[in-house]
Amino acid sequence: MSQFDLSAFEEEAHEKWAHAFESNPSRLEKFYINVAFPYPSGAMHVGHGRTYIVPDVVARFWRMKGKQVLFPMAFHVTGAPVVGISKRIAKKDEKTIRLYRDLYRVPQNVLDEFVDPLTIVKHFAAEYQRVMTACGLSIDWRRRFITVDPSYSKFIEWQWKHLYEAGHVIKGAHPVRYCTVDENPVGDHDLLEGDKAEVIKFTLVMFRYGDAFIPTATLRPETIHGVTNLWANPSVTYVKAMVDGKAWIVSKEAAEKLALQDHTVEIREEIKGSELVDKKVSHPLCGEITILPAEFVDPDMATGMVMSVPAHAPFDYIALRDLQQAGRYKDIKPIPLIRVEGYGEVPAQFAVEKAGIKNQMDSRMDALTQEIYSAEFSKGKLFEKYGGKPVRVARDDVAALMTEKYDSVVMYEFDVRPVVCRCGNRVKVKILHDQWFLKYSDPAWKQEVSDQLKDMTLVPPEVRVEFDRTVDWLKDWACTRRVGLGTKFPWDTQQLIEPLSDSTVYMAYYTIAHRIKDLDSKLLTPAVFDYIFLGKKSEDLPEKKKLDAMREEFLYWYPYDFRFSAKDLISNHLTFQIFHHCTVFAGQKDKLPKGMVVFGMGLLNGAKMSSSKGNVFLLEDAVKEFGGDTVRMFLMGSAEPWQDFDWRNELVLSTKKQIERFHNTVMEIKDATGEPHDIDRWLASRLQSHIAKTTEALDNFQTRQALQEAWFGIETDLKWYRRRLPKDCDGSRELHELCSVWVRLLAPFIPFTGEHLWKELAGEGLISFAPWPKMDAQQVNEKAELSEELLARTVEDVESIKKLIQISPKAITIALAPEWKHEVFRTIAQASDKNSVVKEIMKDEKMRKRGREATDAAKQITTLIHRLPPYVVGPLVQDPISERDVFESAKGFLEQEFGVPVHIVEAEASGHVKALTALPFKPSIIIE
RNA sequence: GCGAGAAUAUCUAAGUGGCCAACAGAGGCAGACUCAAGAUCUGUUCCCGUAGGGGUUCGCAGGUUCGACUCCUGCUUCUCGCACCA
Repeated sequence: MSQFDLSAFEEEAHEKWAHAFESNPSRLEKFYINVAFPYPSGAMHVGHGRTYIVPDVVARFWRMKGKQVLFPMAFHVTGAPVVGISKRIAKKDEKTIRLYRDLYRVPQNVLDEFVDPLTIVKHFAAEYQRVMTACGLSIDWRRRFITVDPSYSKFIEWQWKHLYEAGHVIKGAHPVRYCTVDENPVGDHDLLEGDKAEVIKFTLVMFRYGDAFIPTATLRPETIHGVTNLWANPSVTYVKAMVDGKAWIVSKEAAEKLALQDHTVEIREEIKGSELVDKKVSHPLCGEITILPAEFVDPDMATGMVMSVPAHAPFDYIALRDLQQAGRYKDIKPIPLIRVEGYGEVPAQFAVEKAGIKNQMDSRMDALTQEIYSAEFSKGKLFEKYGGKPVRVARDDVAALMTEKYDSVVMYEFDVRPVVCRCGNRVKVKILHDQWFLKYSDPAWKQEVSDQLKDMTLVPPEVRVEFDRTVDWLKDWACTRRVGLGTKFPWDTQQLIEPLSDSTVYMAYYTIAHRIKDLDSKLLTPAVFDYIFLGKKSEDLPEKKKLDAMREEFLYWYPYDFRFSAKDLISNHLTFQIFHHCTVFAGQKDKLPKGMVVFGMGLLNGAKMSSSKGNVFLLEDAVKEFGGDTVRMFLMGSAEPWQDFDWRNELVLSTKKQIERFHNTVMEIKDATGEPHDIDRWLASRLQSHIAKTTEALDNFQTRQALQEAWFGIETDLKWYRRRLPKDCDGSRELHELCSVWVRLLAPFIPFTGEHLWKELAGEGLISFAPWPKMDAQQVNEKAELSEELLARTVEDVESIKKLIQISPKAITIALAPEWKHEVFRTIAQASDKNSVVKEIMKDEKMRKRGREATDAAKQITTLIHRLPPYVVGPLVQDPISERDVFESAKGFLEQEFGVPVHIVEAEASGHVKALTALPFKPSIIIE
């Protein structure tokens, strides 16, 4: 007999599967699924495992259902992160080296080569493929590619040609977070600090100071009329610099920033902050004012000079108050210019006093500033003499006016500081030129995408709102980069196509990926792809035969049926790909994506998995330690795909025991030779419902639900079945068929064990391609199920009574309800109004004669009907079973169970008081 | 802050108006088998109960209803996304 040895099963299966899942167009109906391909910059952990195992289970399911399934895989290697990694490794960065050497266990000689970024991705791509195979993924590896393959680049160029011609690729300028040391834009993941910081657009209000300007940054240009003074920090070093040919006075830091934002900056001299104090400046809209000293002014915030509006800005109000309390600048009065209900004459003063704030250092100052800012913006109105407009209108008007007439310019700055790059340098805002964008803001393009989304199947359905919102909110996307790996941007070969933008229609490329390897990439002109994917004929196409084969393959597979991905890609990749499909396959509705399945995230021992924090469990280790099937079953069974799941080693271990139990059970019962009993009909009937429910669950991608049915559902039934068998019998020969069905239902989840057991069962070919079990309505036996239900409930009741009374019984009597109670049962069950039905019943002469007994019974039966599930009540009314037959035929079983003689009597004939409580489907039980 | 989702017994988790003291699994406890361990099987796992019953529960506070884990309102807590990047 076969011993349970997962690693032996795995070895067996891998041999058989070597090329089994290479899938070509055939006469069968196709089913094409794909997953967001991985960026292999590190080892796979168990969280990745689920991402690829879910689609594999789905692929295996549909394959058994008789579809021609395509499940390809490739590797996304374009982008900047590995470049950073290789630089850090070259610099011998301890943290990075520890991660790669200790956690990912990269051998030293390989690690040495990681100074070349491509080596990193190639190394891990190979590892991914190895681990994916170890997990039993049924991937067609012939179609594997990486996104820097020359042929793929040609494909991307073709794709972009279409985007460009459709007018979706535009050129512009763009403020980005920028590191002056790395000379690169900085993404969230490259930040040590300030990852929440947003770039905000300030208006610089230009105050005249002698022959120079002092620019102050404000978000509230409309308050210019209320400016009473400027603030300068006496201990800060300012500079006089020629900015675009004019003299400006700003902080040293600001000068550096302005240079990054489209200004020519030449520093002429340094000026101490203290020298500026008490000097006069002027602005046409507020006249001449004085520069006052203030320590709160941050030289790293915008220009390092601040305009003061004490009537509307709490900070300004308090700073001024403090100076005045020290006896200085007594003649300056706040100038209110905005009326906002509930904040008195001078809002800043009102709010500060109401909050009881004593000085500038109070921690509530930021919140208070925000409060006034919002209140005035949403409800405030300028005084009549300043135009009387609502703040939200006036703000833009004044800003425009100042830009036009009074030399105001825009300056970008972060709302939260500091923002620090991983290299340790302060990040600044830089305006990038020659920056290209994908115009996702285009309403017409958005419309196409929304229309397509309406026709797509989204799993789970709740994610639809998120997609809709994303389409709505998407702005132009900067789609070119200066560093990283990738395809050159065709209209500016100094730049690369940004990595999210080069992975949006590659699902189409999979259909031809294995064939295109036969062609020299030099031949791959746009015309070639136009022919393969769009059917556009043109002169002089090379290798026509090969192209025709590719065209045919594309037509067979496309569009894809489902794309799988984790939910964090909704707001970018998953939505982008629809945009791109809509353009590349414009006018070809039948080539647009059909559905998406979105996953939840993975936890490890209750905490988020994170490579950088070391909170990961490598998938390869998991497979080695527990076996591929165990890992698969655990990941599929612990939660539905879209829910978050938690990996815990101790739970995984018990999963392995379950698989072993399953294997052993099948081996034990598969060759049973006994004659079939009544109970076999029950088992067969139950099996049909498990088949139906498992199939339905998998149709809906509910892996957990499917496992519950196919696994525990059948196991529980089998336990009852074996309990019900006569002592000398260990099962009928029909169990062989049950095993065959059972193993096939579980094969998508535990294919290694499945393949092995299939062989043991003498199944034909590979189980991976065996027919999925079909429900056989002929075998559904409602009566048998009902009888067993009655029996099981009665046994349960007997057990619970036995436990309560704690005597050792000498005999058990089961008293069956009389026929008239069955009649009452049927009447009540069918009545629409359960309240008045009792009266109806009592109209009957026979019933009335029974008097109180009948009304009591009617009440009890009403309660009973409420408590019984509909699948019992329904059949009981339509086609009642004979309770006597059920118990008589199970008498042997009952006596065996209870170990005492069992008597079956009619309640009214027994004469026992307790017997009178007998109800339909709930006989009285008398224990003596 | 904005947007989306979630909160059920020791844990995972099913449950969209009466089938609910609440599926299933894991874990715990007890028993059987065994020299023992493991595996397996049986029972038990909110509280009370010597006849199948009763009581109190499904984040918190209210509400709708004959009836709510399920619907509504408010609150609290958690997770995810908020972009120039995989």
